[in-house]
Amino acid sequence: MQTHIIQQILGRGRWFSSLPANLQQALLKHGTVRQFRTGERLFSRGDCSDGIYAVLNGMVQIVGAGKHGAEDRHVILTLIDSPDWFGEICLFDRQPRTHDALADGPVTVFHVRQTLLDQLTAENPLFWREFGLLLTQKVRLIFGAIEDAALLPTHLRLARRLLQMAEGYGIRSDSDTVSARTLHVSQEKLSAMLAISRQTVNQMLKELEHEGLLLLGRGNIEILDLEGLKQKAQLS
Amino acid sequence: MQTHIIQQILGRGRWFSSLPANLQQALLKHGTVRQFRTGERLFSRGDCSDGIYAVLNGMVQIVGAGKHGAEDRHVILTLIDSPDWFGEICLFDRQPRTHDALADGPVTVFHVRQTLLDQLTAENPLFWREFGLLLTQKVRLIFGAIEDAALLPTHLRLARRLLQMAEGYGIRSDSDTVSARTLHVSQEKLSAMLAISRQTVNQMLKELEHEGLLLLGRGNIEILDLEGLKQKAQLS
DNA sequence: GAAAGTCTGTCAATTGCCTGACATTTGATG
DNA sequence: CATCAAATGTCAGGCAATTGACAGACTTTC
Repeated sequence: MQTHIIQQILGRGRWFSSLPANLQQALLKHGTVRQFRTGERLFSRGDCSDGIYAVLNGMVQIVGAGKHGAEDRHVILTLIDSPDWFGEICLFDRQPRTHDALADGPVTVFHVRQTLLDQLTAENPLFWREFGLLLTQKVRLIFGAIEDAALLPTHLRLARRLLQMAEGYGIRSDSDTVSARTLHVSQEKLSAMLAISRQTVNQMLKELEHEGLLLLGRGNIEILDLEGLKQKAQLS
Repeated sequence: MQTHIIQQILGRGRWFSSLPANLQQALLKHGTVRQFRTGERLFSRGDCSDGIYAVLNGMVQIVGAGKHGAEDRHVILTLIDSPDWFGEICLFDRQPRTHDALADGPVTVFHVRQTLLDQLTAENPLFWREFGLLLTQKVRLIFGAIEDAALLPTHLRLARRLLQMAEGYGIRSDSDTVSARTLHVSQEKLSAMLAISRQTVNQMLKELEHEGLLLLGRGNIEILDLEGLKQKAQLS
């Protein structure tokens, strides 16, 4: 993949596009494009950090597996969509990965190795702040999700999540505010993301479909009435 | 309060104690001690950042209020205990505060103003990384809490939370691993922290008490059998 | 084109937790 | 000491969401 294409994709992200030019260039220059097939693992919980990633195409699941003896249950913390970055926690503290990252379908990512990042921050410590911004962006999202989970009824959480996904979790730069019309996500995955059962998700989606807000497909959800959905997600 | 006392308290924290000496000194020199009475507000959601805080004595609640029209419901995201720091998100991105911070009882905090922090990081950009470490420490805790909330039954979440509180959320330095024997927290607050009802909390605590693991008091919980509680929190 | 796998759509049965209500205990305050 | 406020302890009724089970629709593979 050519560099200017990569630059274009990454440039749609709020974080990357507001980086100083020299850091942008350095990342572009030293990162590598990598491909993964469906279900393949980019890294696992407990691995040491091998750098940070950005999604160029496809989606990556950040998964927290159950660690209490018997599992098979898991939470999908987020689906990372293009052009978002991930894997930056370990950059700071050099502790092991907190989660598994799996390819959700065929994925191409942009990978910047730890050693290069070390070099960069050593040369210009101000870059630490930039990576910190990546962290805070995510932390703010997470806090929002926690609150929602704690004090909203599930049907509202579902509506909100759909909206967030349509709008790319607010990670895109202002110049790129087009909402995705159809979300490529199965009901099963939605249930794992919201930590509720598939049946419940299905029931609530059906309800929204009957109200004419959505059109349900197989493995995808089309948003027919974005404004109506926003209304729904607000209160009541 | 004398500086060496403050230094001693803060030094019990993992983050502060592993800072480079010059940053430690700078923080100590330019921070101010402030007192708050029960229920007083250190800052509110939406405020602009006025710097970071450390708890010297007492506890501070970080509260996320309900924002969906009618509220009165709220989640206590954490109780910050001595010698932990908080309020560092806005340091990086200069966005408004994400949460309210309330004094949970009489509190004395150590406050370092934003302007000083700006100065410090301008003089030595490597400090950005140190503040980043404060962030990652918290992010890792949060991720753990999210997973727990998503895939553990409530009685396990309660047990784990008690343990975490006893062990200071892992934020204390290795040299200070003494677990608190009694936790000063009401059942009401516990319920707000776990986002479950007070009645349920009470019922589960009673159960743990009958098993001889806890001794319930008024506004406090004494841990009688730490190992037994750990066992409980593991699986089953 | 048959077979296997995946996802959706719907049941019924069960339960974990909440709401609301009220009594009791403890601590603080005038 | 008397009163009030705050926190704990308990109960019953109700509901939202889970579990489990199964059928139908669409896709992929051999």
